[in-house]
Amino acid sequence: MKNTKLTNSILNIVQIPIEEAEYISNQFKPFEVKKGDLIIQIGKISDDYMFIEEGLMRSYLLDLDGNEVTTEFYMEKSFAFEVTSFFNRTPSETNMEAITDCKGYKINFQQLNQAFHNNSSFRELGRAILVREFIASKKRNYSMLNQTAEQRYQNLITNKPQILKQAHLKQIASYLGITDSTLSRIRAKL
Amino acid sequence: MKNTKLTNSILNIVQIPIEEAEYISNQFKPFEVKKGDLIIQIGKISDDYMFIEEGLMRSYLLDLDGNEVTTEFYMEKSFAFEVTSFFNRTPSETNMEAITDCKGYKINFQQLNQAFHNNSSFRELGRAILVREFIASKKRNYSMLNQTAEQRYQNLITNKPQILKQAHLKQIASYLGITDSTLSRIRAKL
DNA sequence: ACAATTTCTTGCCTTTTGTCAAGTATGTCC
DNA sequence: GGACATACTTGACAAAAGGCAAGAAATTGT
Repeated sequence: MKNTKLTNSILNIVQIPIEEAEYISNQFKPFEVKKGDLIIQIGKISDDYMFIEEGLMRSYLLDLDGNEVTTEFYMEKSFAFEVTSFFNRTPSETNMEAITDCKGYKINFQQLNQAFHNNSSFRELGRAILVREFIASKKRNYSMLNQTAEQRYQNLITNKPQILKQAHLKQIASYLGITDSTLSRIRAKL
Repeated sequence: MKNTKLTNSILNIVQIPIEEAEYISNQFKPFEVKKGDLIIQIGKISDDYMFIEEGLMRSYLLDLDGNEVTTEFYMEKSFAFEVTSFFNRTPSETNMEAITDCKGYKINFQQLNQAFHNNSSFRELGRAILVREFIASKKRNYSMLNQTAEQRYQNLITNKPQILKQAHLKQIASYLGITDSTLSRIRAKL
């Protein structure tokens, strides 16, 4: 059987027959990237809707001083795409890079739309993923409003321990909205 | 002609024939709420997908100390819904209240799904709105990471001046992630 | 129009976070 | 293994934001 992990992840998101999930996952094509590869580049239109089977990625942008600011981490067994660029066909405002070697499956915009058109389960999945990512983004907003940097860090290491091992301190610090010095002091305290 | 402002807003979001936009907007039913009304309540499942024709709303949650934290403002001529509760049929984690008297149009979950099923333009609109709100949420995340409270405040008054006139200082401050004292001092400086 | 309530501002002091720089640790390449 | 680069930690000081409380201003109800 092909793309088994993708099929399982799909079945975790929407309640559809196994055959439908297998059909959907077979629309995706395998891909591999190496640690450090830029998968999405600022200024280019991204045409990748990815499922990460193994590995870790992050999105980041550059602030006015040229510092990298991590906007998102993408974990194993999750979907990764630059929503603005992919769905609106506009140049990306962020880079996406592989923090580790990664492999997974992907589909492009034209194929995705075709599949949405032909298959209502696929549409349902597409909406569920959008809703899920949207909710995650809102949760992140709340955490910036009513939690301290230390609480956000503790949540991160509890929920996504892989990040701690594989991402650099500076990448994590900018994701938490603090400097690397401050994060280093938080660590020392714990 | 009915629901004209809604029809125009739809045409601003997706490129579809006018008749399609009119058909869609006629699926919505008018509603009115008074200043201070709670439209969505914590713990209840929300069944409202709203278009605000006139007025201002906000969502807020309560932090561990019982303080209200504004998570979102919903402006005139925009769509308002609690994505988690509405699409996943789970209890809302936030309240939504009318800051001013509001009127607009709304549709419930069952009707929306029926309409999505029957009409591909409606589906396209639904996705475009989700994508748009998701992007807005991500932008808000970035602003918390790479802007100072003062810059965020200046953006807010530039982009959404109505909020300044109609929302309380404390509601705005918690939305910006600062205390009301700090916001008052930022104001004094400008 | 007046009193009562709520909202907003401001001063004083504390806490948190940032900046810069020096030093330590870790990783990489020949 | 040694030299180099990169990543991380830590100290001293500066800047930003918070907590609390008193008073001013605005809003509301009668």
